[in-house]
Amino acid sequence: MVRPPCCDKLNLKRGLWTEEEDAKILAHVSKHGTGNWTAVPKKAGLKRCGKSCRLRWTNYLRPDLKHDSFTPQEEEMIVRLHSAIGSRWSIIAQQLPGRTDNDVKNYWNTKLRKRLSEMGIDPVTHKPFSQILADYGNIGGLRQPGTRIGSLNKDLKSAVMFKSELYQSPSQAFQNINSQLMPAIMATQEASQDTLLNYNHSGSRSLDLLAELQAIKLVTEASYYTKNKTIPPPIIFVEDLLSPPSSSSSSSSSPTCSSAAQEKSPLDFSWHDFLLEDAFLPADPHEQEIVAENSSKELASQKQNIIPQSETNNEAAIQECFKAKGTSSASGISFVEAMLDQEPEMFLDFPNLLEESFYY
DNA sequence: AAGCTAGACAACCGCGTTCCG
DNA sequence: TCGGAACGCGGTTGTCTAGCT
Repeated sequence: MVRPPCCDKLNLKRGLWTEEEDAKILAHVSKHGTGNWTAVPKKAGLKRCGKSCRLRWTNYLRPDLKHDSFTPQEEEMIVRLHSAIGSRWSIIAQQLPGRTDNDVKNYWNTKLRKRLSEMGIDPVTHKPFSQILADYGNIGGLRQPGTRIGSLNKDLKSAVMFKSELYQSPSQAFQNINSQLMPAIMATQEASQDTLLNYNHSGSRSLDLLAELQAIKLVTEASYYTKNKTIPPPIIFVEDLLSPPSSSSSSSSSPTCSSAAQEKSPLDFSWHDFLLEDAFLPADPHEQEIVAENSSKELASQKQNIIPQSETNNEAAIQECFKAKGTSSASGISFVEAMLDQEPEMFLDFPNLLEESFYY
């Protein structure tokens, strides 16, 4: 393995930085700005490689960085984004002002991942462990016929509206990002995960992958705007090729919530609101068989974009739950802790799965 | 008080991508 | 167009510290 030239040089200091070294970096950056990091050590009088200097600046010395602990809102955002796009730490960090990708990554690895595991939720898939084991048992069989395509279209519509709004009023568009973009990302993540097991449904599979790419593009655009305060270069959307969004679409882009979700009080959320839809598979194997037998009929329903009310409520409930986080944080309870409080309910909801699956 | 352990976080490493001559 | 340098990212390792025995 060829190491970077800077690392081959002898007499380069490694390890923790001293206050004196920090001062040299700060003095250099204040005078010359950032950029050309390979020249920084020589100009600043440091025996470090440029890469190390850049890391020290971006992860610690930058004046816009926060050094206090993560807020519940930030926890929520990390969990949501990780659920949607995985370990894309730089993208996640760009949604959290004052946080670096290293901060987010460390916080995830040391706290959030562990807490989710303690809740019985797989931090990788964001599904309950019991459900994952149950899914393994169901591989080869038909799963609950997805109603996600219709849901996906609905959420993608929100995402497209966001995009249309972006080019007309960027500030307003990004103010609405939480309420519009995130549900779309979560829906696409659901779809992409579903794709793994619904591989034979080739038609929906291609749509799922496109949808996921669209979501990632939107996140990237959001990151670009946050960083540069300008509209990113145009991105060609699939929807552009099919039917360009009309100017009137932006006026109807306000988030919509079902009445069921709106009826919830801010703290009245359930731990399973944060699970992916598969958690609502019938626990009874016999019921699953019935569901499988009806799959072809329901697949036909998907083409007509018929969205069951239960799912609509679920999506709205998830949005509402995330809004509720602000209230829970005001009381000093992190949302993870709040969900931990509901652990008994979780065990009550999945008694069979929890008891049986872990004996495999 | 000394040793051990786990948690937190800073820093490094390797690799892919982008930039530039 | 190509190749090397620079940059950025995600995974991993190292170091410090607090708590426990």
